[in-house]
Amino acid sequence: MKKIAVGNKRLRQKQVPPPAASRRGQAKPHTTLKRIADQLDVSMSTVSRVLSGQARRHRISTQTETAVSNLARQFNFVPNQLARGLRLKKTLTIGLVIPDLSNPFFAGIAHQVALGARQHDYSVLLCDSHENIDLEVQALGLLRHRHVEGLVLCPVGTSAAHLEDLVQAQLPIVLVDRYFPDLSLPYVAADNLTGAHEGTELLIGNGHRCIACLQGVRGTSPNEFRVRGYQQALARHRLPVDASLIVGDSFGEQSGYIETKLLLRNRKDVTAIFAFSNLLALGALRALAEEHRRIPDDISIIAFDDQPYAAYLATPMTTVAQPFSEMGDVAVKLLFDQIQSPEREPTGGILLPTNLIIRRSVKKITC
Amino acid sequence: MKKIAVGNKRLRQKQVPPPAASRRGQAKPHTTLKRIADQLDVSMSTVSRVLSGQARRHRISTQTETAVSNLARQFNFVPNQLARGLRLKKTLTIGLVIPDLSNPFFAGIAHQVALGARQHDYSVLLCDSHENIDLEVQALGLLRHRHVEGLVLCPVGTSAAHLEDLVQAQLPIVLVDRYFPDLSLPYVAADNLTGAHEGTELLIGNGHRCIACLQGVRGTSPNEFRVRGYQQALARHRLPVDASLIVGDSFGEQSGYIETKLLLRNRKDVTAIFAFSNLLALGALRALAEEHRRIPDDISIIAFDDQPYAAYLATPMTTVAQPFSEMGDVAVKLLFDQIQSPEREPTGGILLPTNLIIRRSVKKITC
DNA sequence: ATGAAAGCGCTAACAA
DNA sequence: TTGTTAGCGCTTTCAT
Repeated sequence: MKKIAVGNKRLRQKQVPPPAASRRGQAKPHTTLKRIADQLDVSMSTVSRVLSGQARRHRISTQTETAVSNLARQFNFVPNQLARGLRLKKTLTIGLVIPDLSNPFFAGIAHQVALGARQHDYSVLLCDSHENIDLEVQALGLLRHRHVEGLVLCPVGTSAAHLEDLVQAQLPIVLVDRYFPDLSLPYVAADNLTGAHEGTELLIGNGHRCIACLQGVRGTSPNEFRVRGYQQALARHRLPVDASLIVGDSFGEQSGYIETKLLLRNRKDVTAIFAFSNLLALGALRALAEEHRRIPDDISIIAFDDQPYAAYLATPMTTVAQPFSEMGDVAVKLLFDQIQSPEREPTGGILLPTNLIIRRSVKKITC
Repeated sequence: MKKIAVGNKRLRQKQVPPPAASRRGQAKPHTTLKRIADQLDVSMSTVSRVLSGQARRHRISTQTETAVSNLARQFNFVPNQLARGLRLKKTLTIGLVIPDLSNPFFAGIAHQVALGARQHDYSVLLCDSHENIDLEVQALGLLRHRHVEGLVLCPVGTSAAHLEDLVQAQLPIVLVDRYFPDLSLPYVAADNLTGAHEGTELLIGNGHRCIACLQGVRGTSPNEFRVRGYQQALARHRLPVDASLIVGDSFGEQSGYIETKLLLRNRKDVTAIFAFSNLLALGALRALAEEHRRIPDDISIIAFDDQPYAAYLATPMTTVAQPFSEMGDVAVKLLFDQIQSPEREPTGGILLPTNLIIRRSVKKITC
């Protein structure tokens, strides 16, 4: 086959002393462009060009090219993304801020976002705000420092004041699950209004007239829309809306437990409970079990968030499923739309339909 | 109060033209050290020193100091961590590689790692390997490029070959859940051997003699130790070990479903099932429901991983709980031990005890 | 008490 | 076909 001149002096490797600091305990320094360049006696530009696939465009000789890429492989060379990012002003990184990764709903979203980002060759900086606004603010600052190119955020607060800066800086943002209806920030969320409406109607259709709500964090958009959907359904059927039937202020299990206990004691007329999260439902289950109430004979229950176990509970639970995977997917899409065409006005917001899954936790009763 | 001379010419702000590129659609460029320095007519060094809290040490005048920090605040200055990282060779970032964030067990670990890292003022680069070795390898490469200072990893493969490079490069690593017993890589995992042993003994103590195992991915350490624990318990009671009773090759729900279906058809003598993950158990539940087998009357079941819902299942499930929060905590600790004192030999590995939670899915039978 | 300058590793004009 | 150079934003000697 074609023989390649090998005697070329310029490509014979020079003896370059290895970097000194290789004593025990010292981290081995990364190979750099320069080291490769020196060893091969070519310029850094050449190496850079070859290694970033621009050999063709710059008509670099095959000889040089192979020599460079061989040595790079041999050295196990990895370009320093910090230097690269600094120079190019691109970090290929997005930030993901989640209130509680141990909540399967958010974990599902995070899972999808991580996968999507990867497909765009982006990395994900993860921050768990622990449902705490201060930690969220801190996380946002941190992500700015690190020059993320975009942000997927499930905000914990009821105000968007702390997002001002980021918007001003024109950082692409997508809100997930929770959003601010009066702001023009792009978001993706479940259609909580309709979901809650349908759930409530199911209850009403089964003869329930006195329905309690285990609500989540007040002021957050999912909660407010769910409350509204519930109220609208009642109103539509000319049923009275009793504000004292809407209880709680957290999406957590504890809240579900306590509020249910209280309800059981104070409102003997309640025939059904609508739990606004899977954790809330679990808490209700605990309280119900303690008080020896059977589902659905003594009391009916329906919950937001479908989870794999819902079908196998003592009483398979009727749920309003949220498409969390799709929410993650859409979030990624909306974000990269912005990143890739910053000049275009970002989409307003997207609402995904919920899905009412009927199981056996709702009983038909006669008024 | 104390009046501060304000007429000092040097600190009167100069009129510096704002950076040009502020047209619509252009990302506003970040404020830099230099901009602040120019405006105040001081040197970058001074600004740098003030902003990194070294004003005292360099005896910078209070006047300059306040002027600088005021302007910095006013400009909403954030130091560029890329530049900083490049200069200091510190990224303050760790990598987290998880096989499947939508699995609550891993999500719990991730949650804890994120929190722990934050406490050390480190950020977390998240990669979801999707239980896929190629994606894991890719993730590892990516994290190296980005110069993470450490790695928390739940490896998906059965070999550690792809970790060689990282170890060689002296990158601090901690393995979680899955590890390689014959390698000296630090790890934290549940004591799967004992956990499985105890679970099996419970079954045996209740008179079960023909116990099937729904196992996870073969070759992974959790699975192998669980199998071994199961076998040891049988042996200890002089019960025969029937290899055909150990079925499956994935920790997922599907596998639990299919293998249980098969078991039900082919091994009528099975009186108990030991599921090696919560997902596997869910799959088994589905199969059992389809085949109209009641738990524990027709068949007993016990599962690895305790989850909040376990107590509220149709039959509250007896489980071997893994301390996933602690696993995350310990992982963080082991990692930062290494990061902070690279010269010290890293700890070998840490096994955390499991916890047998007895509910009602195991029935006492008479042999 | 403050500044000048070098340099971290990389890329991209501009030269040749 | 390849090299020279400037510079991304920051920190840190070494001067003064």
